Amino acid sequence: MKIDPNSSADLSVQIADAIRDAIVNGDLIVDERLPSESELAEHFRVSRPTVREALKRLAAQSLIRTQRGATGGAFVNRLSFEDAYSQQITTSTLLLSMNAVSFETACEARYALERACAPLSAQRRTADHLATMRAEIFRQGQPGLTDEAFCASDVAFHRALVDGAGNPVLSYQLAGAVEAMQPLMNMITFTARSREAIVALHTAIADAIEAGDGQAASDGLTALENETLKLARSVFARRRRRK
Amino acid sequence: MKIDPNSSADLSVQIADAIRDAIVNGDLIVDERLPSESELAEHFRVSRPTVREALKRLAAQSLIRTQRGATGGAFVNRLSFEDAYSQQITTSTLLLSMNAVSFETACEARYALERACAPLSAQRRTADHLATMRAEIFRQGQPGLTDEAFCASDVAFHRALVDGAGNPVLSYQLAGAVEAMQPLMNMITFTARSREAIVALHTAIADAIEAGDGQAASDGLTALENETLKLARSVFARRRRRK
DNA sequence: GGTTTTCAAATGTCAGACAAATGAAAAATG
DNA sequence: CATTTTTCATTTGTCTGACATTTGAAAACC
Repeated sequence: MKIDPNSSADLSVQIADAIRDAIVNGDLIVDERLPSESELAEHFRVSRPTVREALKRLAAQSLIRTQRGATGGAFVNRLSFEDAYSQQITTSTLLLSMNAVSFETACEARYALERACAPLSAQRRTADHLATMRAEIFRQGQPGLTDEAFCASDVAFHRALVDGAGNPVLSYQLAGAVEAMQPLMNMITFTARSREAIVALHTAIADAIEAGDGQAASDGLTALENETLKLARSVFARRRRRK
Repeated sequence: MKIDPNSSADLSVQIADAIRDAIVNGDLIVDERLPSESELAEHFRVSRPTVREALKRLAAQSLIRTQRGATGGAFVNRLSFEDAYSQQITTSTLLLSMNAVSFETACEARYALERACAPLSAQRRTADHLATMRAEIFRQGQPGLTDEAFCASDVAFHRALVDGAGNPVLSYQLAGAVEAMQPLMNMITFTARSREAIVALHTAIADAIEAGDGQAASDGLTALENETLKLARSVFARRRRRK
């Protein structure tokens, strides 16, 4: 683990990179304790605050965790799917909100990815996944539900669909795509009529999943994509007219 | 932007969260300059090193960038697809290497996601994407290519396929899935015969994309997935026997 | 033996200082 | 007047040294 004294990059960046490389390359293994801040400072010939800035950078990426006290220190963190989910969601959300990605583009990506899960989910979903989907569909039919709650239930429904595939890597990838869409979806007002249409499509998808028919589930998702797009366009058009 | 003095969480974490929330909620907009470190320290009633640790956390997530000098400071960063790609790749790579995800699981996720892109790519790919795919196929046929170079070319081929869909959100999502697999793929030794089979499948996929036949491209990817799995299993089996 | 106390080690935080970069204003120059 | 050079204030980057807080383990005690 070394740094280049001639580099123009900030020392804390160099140190963070050096430690990150060590972790990625397996020189530092999970749960291994890093040297103390003072020792690292001595090793890299920098001050403790500089080392600390480097460690904070790594902590922000969930690469290490720190513990105070006598036997404390910085430890290589096992990156959990949980941690990865939330990072993925934050990044995706910002990406969508900052880069003026059109609703169409985001929507297309989301449903394309979900269609990838559908056949696997139809094949492998447990009774539990199916029950969640049914429960969310029921909730979506309740009158008096706010638009936000409707959207949240929508996310839960799709999450169950994706998790049904039983592939944690897929679930992780999809978490970002589905959840990041929520702020965009929240901009849509759902009328009673449009909710009815969506609930019907959700039911069709759940039926297909229950029957183990992946193709039908994919088709249902395509229909849902078209319905969502239609809905979004009309909402945006109405909003433009009012301006 | 406030912090809770009663919270037990580290101050630098609280401050980072407060600023992150301000960015996500749009209270701080892209390219806006944050107050100087001294001003932030005064605002939050903490010392400058503590503020700096918070800023480094945000910088690690590409949420801000800093500039030295008279008109310098910390600025809200527009999260580029580029930045998001590399974060996504780092996270995915670590996730796969640290959580003992089976080759099968990772492979399944990757090809499922790619199949989601295939129909779009068949419809929209430019001549440029197609040319890249053909060029990589040619390279893969060259004798004397190292296994690493073969894998790198493989990644480039699939990247072009995905980019052909013309959806940056999809490309971003797939970047992680495809590139994170590379270390796993590098563990495989490609014999002349297996390379030949892969090149043939790549050619079939490129032909399908050129013909605008999304279904054929999907089928080609499925065939490639099976071939990859078969190859991996035989390599792993041979390795086990030798132990 | 079990309980309490003490203690050392580590991270978290603070204060103040200097170095280095950098853009803008001021001064010098043609 | 236009242009170049110099100065300078501002801001981040880094260092030093200190104290606070947490925490597990060893030592002392009953």
